[in-house]
Amino acid sequence: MATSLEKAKQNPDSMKAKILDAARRIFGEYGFHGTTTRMIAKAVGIDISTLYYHWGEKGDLYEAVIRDINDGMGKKLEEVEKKIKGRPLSERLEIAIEDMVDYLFEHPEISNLTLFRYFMKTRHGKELDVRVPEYLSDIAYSMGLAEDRRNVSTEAKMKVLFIMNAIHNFISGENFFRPMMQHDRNAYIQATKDTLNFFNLAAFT
Amino acid sequence: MATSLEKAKQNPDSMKAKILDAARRIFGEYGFHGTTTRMIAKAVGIDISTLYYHWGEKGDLYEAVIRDINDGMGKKLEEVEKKIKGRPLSERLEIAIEDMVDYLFEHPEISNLTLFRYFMKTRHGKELDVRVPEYLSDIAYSMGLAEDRRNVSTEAKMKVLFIMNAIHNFISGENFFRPMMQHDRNAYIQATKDTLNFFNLAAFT
DNA sequence: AGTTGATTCAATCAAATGATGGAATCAAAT
DNA sequence: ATTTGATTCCATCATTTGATTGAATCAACT
Repeated sequence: MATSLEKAKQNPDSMKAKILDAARRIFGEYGFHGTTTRMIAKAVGIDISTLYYHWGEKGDLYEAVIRDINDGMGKKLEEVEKKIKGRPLSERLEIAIEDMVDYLFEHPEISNLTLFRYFMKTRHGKELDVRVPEYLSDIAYSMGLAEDRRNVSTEAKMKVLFIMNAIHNFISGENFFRPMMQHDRNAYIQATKDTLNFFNLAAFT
Repeated sequence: MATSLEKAKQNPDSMKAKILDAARRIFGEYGFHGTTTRMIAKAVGIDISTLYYHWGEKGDLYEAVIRDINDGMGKKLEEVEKKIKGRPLSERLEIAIEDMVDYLFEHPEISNLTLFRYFMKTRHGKELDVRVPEYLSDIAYSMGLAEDRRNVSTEAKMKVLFIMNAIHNFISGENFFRPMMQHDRNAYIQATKDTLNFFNLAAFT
């Protein structure tokens, strides 16, 4: 059974997919309450009623966006996990950082919305369970912090959270932090990787 | 010359101060656009017109809140810096984490609003310059990452940002992360300190 | 008690916002 | 060409939200 979201992703040129893309970007920039349906519709170049026709109420569209970025993260993590399998730890860490940081800098709304959801209450709060705990355990296992995927210690989970959030921070905070560092975009991305590697290598090897 | 904010803080029982306190808490929970002036007024138990009488428009109140939490952080950082002066590095780090984490868990709206400002655009965006760069340099110096307060390398600033944001992450994300860890509040706070110490000690000593 | 200035609230506005109904348009199938 | 179903837009609602006005209340001082 194809969900509404899956159907939209099948054809990226479909109106439904275009709206979802704009919604990702704008919800990512302004958050749930900072975004109006009119802002999204205007970005796509359509009337708001068209938006409502395809996605229903604002909360449902937001929910679809969250699911979408979660799916994307899940796939990316799987991909990275396959790529680093079997290599020595320090190499695994460095490659994982390289790939994840690049991916997230290309899709900053992922970091924005992820952090936004961690930190902020929303007034008409739907809960919308996500798979964070599973991801955490998978990553912990992949980093050699646990013998068993299904039995990861709290310490290990905290360490993974620490690293994952640190990555998101640098991506989401780019507009704020980069001017402070007087870096151009590429230098800032490199500095992000360097900093992450510095802490990671010191802590885990 | 006493600013409007300073005047409010002089008497914590004043209406102006009570409004500011509620505004801190609620802006911290829901963000700028997620908060309505009515929510704040209701929390204080007053009419919105009274709120407007004391603080003017919503954006001005928000600005006062930001200044307030910044002042608080500045004072706390100074206090911690004095306390750790002269001690060996590993001790300095551990004490600083202990004190800052406790302080921020007592005032979670600081972490919430700090991260919110880093990561989110606001529609009617006033910029409102804050002293982040100065704080960064001071902390870097205090952590032994720079010889000179006024000449701190980009690498050092990135490392400090990394740590500071990591602290904020655990405080702001408590409601999200703590259930995943199945910790009570105190255990979660301790786990936060342990995790921070783990990375800090590995990286800097 | 009366005057004065500061504070508070009820009532109200205008604009923004989420949402919908129905007419118009488009595209594919017949 | 007509029919049919899907899509899009215009016009419009009802509510929420930021903000103000003016009358009432309070407190301090004479």
